[in-house]
Amino acid sequence: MLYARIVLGLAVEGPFDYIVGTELTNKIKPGARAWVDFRNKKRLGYVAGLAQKTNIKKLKAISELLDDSPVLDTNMLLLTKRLSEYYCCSWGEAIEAALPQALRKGKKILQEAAPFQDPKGQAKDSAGEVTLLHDLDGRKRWDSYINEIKNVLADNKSAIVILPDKNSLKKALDTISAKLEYPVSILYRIKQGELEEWLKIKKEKCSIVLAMRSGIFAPANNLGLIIIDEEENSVYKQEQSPHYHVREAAFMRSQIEGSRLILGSSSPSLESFYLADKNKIRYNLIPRSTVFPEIKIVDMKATYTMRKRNTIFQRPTEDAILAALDSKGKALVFLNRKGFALSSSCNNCREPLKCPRCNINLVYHFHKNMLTCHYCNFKMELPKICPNCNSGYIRFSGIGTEKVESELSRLFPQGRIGRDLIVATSAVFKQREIEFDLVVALGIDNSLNRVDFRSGEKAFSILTGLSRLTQKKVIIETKLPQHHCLEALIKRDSSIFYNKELRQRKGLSFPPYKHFILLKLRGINEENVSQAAHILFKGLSERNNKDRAFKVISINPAQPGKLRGKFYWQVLVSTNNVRKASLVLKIHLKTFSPSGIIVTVDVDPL
DNA sequence: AACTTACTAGCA
DNA sequence: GCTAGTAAGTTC
Repeated sequence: MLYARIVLGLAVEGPFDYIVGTELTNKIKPGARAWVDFRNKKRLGYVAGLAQKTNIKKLKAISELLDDSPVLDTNMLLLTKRLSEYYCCSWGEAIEAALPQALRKGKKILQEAAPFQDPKGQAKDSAGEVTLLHDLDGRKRWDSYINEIKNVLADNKSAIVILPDKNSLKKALDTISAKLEYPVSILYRIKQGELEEWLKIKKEKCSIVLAMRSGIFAPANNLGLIIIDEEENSVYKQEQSPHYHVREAAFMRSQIEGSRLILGSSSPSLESFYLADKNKIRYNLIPRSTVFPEIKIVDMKATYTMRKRNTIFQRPTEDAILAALDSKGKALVFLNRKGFALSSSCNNCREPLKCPRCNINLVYHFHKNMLTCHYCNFKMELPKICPNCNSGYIRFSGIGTEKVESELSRLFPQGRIGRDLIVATSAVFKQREIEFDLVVALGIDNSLNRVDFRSGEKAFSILTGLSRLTQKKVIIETKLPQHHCLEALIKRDSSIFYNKELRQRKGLSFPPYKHFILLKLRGINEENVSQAAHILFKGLSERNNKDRAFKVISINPAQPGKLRGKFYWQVLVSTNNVRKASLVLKIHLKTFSPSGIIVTVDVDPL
């Protein structure tokens, strides 16, 4: 008698054993889909394995086998299993994250041609090798990508190239089609779950797949290469469960398939830089080929008193814009999006108020008149005078974005705004062919002072991006001129930033030195959610004394605390063994199910 | 997750 | 003794 071990796309572990009817015994294979009766409901299951024995007494038979040829090969089954262990979800949930929507809904595949059968490919020396390609030039990495793809095609192997958004996808398609004379079909998926494309990829012996996040699961055969472009981009983290990061999934897949992995970026994540620094992955630096602009810091601490309180531009900035326009040049005024939380800093010494434990800016809560740390829940009353210099009082900052344009048209009424004088947010990095004579960075302190430990990383990424838009001059207005972001920029050495940032992270036991896992609780009743979070916090702390799988860091109302009628609380833990921590959390959460409360687990939250 | 069963509070 | 509402347990 043959039994199929079936997993389901539900938050239940499984697998569940089903009888394989005699008519199916020769057809059924691991990785195939099947309709099963589960709890008297018809559900789509995935064959995780087959067995001759079972310990289960009351068994049901498989209702219908959907695939003669499995939708998931052995490698994909292994990948989804590992993902479920890392990201604390069921195997079935991980499988559903990896399949196109049509297949998850039970759509049958019409068998046209015989599916491609895996030959035994010989492993290369570079198999499984991971490289961080740090592209200071900003566009040179594409030459390298093309070369790597050519090499892989010469070996009759496939490549997957992951891009962050539709625009980069289209651009990449143009670049690759123009440079590759190989008669190879370039396949890409713009819409997630395009079954046609998916089937085409699965049938080809070798293909180039251009895709967004979910494309990391593309059924490419003989996978020789994975490229993740803009690897630091936060869109690579899935917002819904399972909260996987494409970089992590790519690490797993390249290891399983023995393919090369290239992480390309002009401002790499601290996570990747750390791995390169530790020699865990290779590091390739592409130097800048264009002239590095002059970086001018306008220290608002020094010049502040010279201008009126609400002036947007400092005198030197205004002069520089005027000079650029006078010489028929183009200027860009950059202003990153307004911060969500108000940052507070001293009127005299300009020092922002920070959490003594987390080195993160404190957020001011109006109704309680308290300053709170978003990470450790540290609280303090708003001090009357600044604790740093003991003389100034604390004021809140937040520059009105809409004011900038009106201020510019007041200062420069020659009607050149939108033509020679452009105001932009970080969207400007998408049209990088623009060359400016002057780039002005306003409100970079907002980025620097964001209420999250990655604020420096994001600010540095913005600043290096801006420095690439001109070969002449960048002006940065700041109250924090000695920040390592700016030091690295002035000295034209990004390693200064990375090394100092890493040292800070190490001191605080933050990522990449530790992994964070965020447990989010939500429910209708505020009191119940808060209470449940506290019970979870206590339970995990006690468990932590026993298995030492993780360290319970904090319990906080989430940001925002209320969303679409539901209240949110969160418990943060840290670990250096995610798989172990996830396993312990899975076990703990089974015994923790207060009614009306939904708990979600986010491993490596952003 | 979705559903069944066990148990408890509230009521006549 | 009954039912509504919720907590606990199970799914193959």
